[in-house]
Amino acid sequence: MWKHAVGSIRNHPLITKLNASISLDQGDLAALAGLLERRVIAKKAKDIIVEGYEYKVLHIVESGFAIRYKLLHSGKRQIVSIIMPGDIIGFPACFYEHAVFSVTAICDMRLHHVPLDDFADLCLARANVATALVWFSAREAAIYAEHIIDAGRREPLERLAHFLLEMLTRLQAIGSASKDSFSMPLSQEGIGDVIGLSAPHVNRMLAELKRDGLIAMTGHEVTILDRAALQILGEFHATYLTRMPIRGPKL
Amino acid sequence: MWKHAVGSIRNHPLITKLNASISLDQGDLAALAGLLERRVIAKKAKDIIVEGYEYKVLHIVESGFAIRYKLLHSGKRQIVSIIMPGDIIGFPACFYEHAVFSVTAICDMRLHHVPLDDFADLCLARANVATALVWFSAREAAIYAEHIIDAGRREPLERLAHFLLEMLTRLQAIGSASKDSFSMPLSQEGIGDVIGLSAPHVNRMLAELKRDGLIAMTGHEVTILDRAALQILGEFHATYLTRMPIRGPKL
DNA sequence: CGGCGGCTTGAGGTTGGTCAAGGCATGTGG
DNA sequence: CCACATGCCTTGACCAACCTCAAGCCGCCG
Repeated sequence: MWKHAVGSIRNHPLITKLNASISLDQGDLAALAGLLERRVIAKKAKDIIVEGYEYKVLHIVESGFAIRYKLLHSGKRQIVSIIMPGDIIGFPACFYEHAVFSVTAICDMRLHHVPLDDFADLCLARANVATALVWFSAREAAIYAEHIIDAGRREPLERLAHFLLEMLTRLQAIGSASKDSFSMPLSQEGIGDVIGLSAPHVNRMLAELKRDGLIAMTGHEVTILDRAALQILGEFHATYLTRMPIRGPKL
Repeated sequence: MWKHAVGSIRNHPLITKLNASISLDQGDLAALAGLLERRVIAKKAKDIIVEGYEYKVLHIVESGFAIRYKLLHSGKRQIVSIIMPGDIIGFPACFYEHAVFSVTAICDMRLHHVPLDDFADLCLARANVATALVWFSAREAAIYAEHIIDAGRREPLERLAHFLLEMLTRLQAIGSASKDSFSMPLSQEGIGDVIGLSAPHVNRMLAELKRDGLIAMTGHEVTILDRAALQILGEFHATYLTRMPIRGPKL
């Protein structure tokens, strides 16, 4: 645990995200820097939040990935979102008496430990930040909504196409993917738990995309060979992943 | 279009919701009253938002229901959420250059017309309100996430059980349902588009719940006969629908 | 009274889950 | 440096679930 250089905060993925909606002033940045002082490490496979327990602390992701999921009595698992740098772990889990989802790191992560009360105080003191967070969570909701469509009404092949493009786009946005390829952080079983398919069927669908020349894979490295065709197949529009400014310059 | 009596604002479903997270002060209420001045009507089946168009105005629901959905090229429809009094139409649609979902009224509605810029200004001026909205949207996200689980991993019968309990609970929260029954605002086809089933299969699953004595239906009126059994079947925990205070009283 | 939207039921076919076995790479300990 | 274990990917066979299509029915509203 150590302090940030004050300047370095500007490069933090959370700040980048918030800044895309609204331009934060010096006071906002200073307040955020205060929040981000306590850094902690989470090793791969570490449970950060376990469903049913109470948490009063958020973890803001600086680097690494995690999954937010729920285990059902049947033994099935549904992954609800893939948490990336700049995302807030404990949102919404911490806002309830008992966490409604679990969160597990899927690789080594660097996190910031933020007591919920400090977070609430910051929101109440800094309307700019609170407003940026409203926009931030609207986008979060849009991503969730798109997943409902995936799971509910798209065909397996379409789901997979959509999922791959979403991963590519989100990873590119945080500078973790090249123009047409990225490293898939999930196993095929994990992919199945995101899009609601069995692992063997994920395998079959991946094979089909490869066979048709839409993608290529070597190990966990996914390359999009025919983005246009994938977009049509998965009805993917990057719109819902873009960030909107809260308002134009006031007159 | 006419002005609210200033006192009546306290009973507005949006204010009730926000107040559950944080206690709004006089200034907050006055500012919100300003937002809610322009009232408009939407008739049943009216499209309020059409995917792909640009909107710079929110509609806050005073009464009535609407659905937020997307039409796929295959002709299938996925309903992403059921919008109830106190909800904000255009959230997240308006936050993008082009709306990512459509919204249609499913009964006559009373709405408040709120330009997006006014909404943004209010957030920026009133940290209390902005913070309450952050909590509000966290809950929204949790509802979406629960729908992902429904569509992705629950069995059809379980989905239906979960859906019925969610409707009952949400309707009770706004005073539109009795202890164990409510009026279903959707047709069976509509239910199918929420939980990702075909209309005939919804019918069969409903029949099964009736046959097993878990529910009863007369017309659109649904009565929950065995809540405990339904909760186990659908793994339903009302937690995710409850509202949390932002923080305890500060010392 | 006639039409229409929504509910109900049935038959049949495909999809995708389950189960199971085998292969391959990676890592670990002897 | 090899033997073995482990985790993940791959493939196949089988079967149940759920979708599609279709027809008939009911109740409501014009």
